[in-house]
Amino acid sequence: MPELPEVETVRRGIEPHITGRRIVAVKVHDRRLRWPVPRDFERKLRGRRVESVQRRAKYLLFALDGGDRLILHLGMSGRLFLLPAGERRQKHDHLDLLFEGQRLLRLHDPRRFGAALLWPAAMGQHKLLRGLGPEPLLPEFSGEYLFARSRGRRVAVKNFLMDSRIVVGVGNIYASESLFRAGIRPGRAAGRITQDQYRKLENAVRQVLCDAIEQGGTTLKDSSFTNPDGEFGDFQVRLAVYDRAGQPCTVCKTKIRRQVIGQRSSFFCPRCQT
DNA sequence: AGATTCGCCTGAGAGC
DNA sequence: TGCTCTCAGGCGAATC
Repeated sequence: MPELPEVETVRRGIEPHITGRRIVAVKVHDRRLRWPVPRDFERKLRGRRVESVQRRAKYLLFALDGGDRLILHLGMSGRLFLLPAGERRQKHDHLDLLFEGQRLLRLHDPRRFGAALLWPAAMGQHKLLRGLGPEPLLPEFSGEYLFARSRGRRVAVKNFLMDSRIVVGVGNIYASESLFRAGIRPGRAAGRITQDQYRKLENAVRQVLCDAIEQGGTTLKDSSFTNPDGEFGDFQVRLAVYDRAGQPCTVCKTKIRRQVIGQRSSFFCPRCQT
C-alpha cells in the first residue's frame, strides 16, 4: 500500500519523464474512483503542459500551464505506470495520460480508493490539501511540535501520529514501526507522553520514512520503472514489528504483540516499548 | 472540538 | 476445485 515513501518514489520516478511535456491525449477507461472522474476531465486536461510534479502528503500534484492542478491519490491499491504508448490495457486500469514523446502515464487501481481531480487555479487550495499538518521530513515537524499539539489529547499516540492534521504521510505500518524505534507503546495517550519521548519519535519517524525512500530509490535504479510489467510498488522495507505478532523482537527476542487500536492492527514489543 | 465509528472496494488467504 | 468468509487499509463523512 502506498505510504509517503512510495508516493515520493513514484514522484521521483515520473518527474523527469513528464516535466515540461504536454499531455496530447487523455483516456478515462473507468471513471469509478473514490470520486467519479467527471465527464469533462479529458477535455480540460488535453493539451496542457505539466510544469512540475510535486507531492504533498500522499497526494501527487501536477502543476499545469495556466496554474490549474491535477491531483492524484493512489489510495490503497493505486499504481502509476510509465509505459510506451499503445501498451495493452489491463483490468483495473482507470486513466491514461499520453505525453509528448509517446510516453504513457497510466493509473491502475483495483480497490478504487484512489482519486484523480482537476483543480482550477482560481479556486485556491483544494479542500483536501487545506488543513493538512506538516510534512514529516521538513523542519516544521519536530518533537516540540508533537508535544505542543498533543497536550490534553487522550487519543492513542498511534492514532495521533496517523492524524493527517497533525502530521501527514504516516500510515498504519510506519506508525507501528516509528513507535517501536522510539520505544513508545502505541496505545498510550498522546497527551501523556513527554517532550523527550516526542523528540525520539520525531527522529524515529524521519528515520523510518527516509529508509523506506532509500529502498524505493534502490528499486528505481534497476529501472523497473519503465518496465511494462511495472513492478514498482513493493519495496520490501525491513519491518521490525509490523505483522510480526508472536515472532521475537529483533532487539530483545520478546514476542511481538498485536493490539487493535482505532480499528487498526498495531504491533509492539512489550519489553522495548513502555 | 475531540473521539469514535462507518463505508468504500477487491484480492489474498484460510477453512471447508 | 471452488465456494464462502475474513481481513487489510487511506481517509472523508457521519455520529456521539
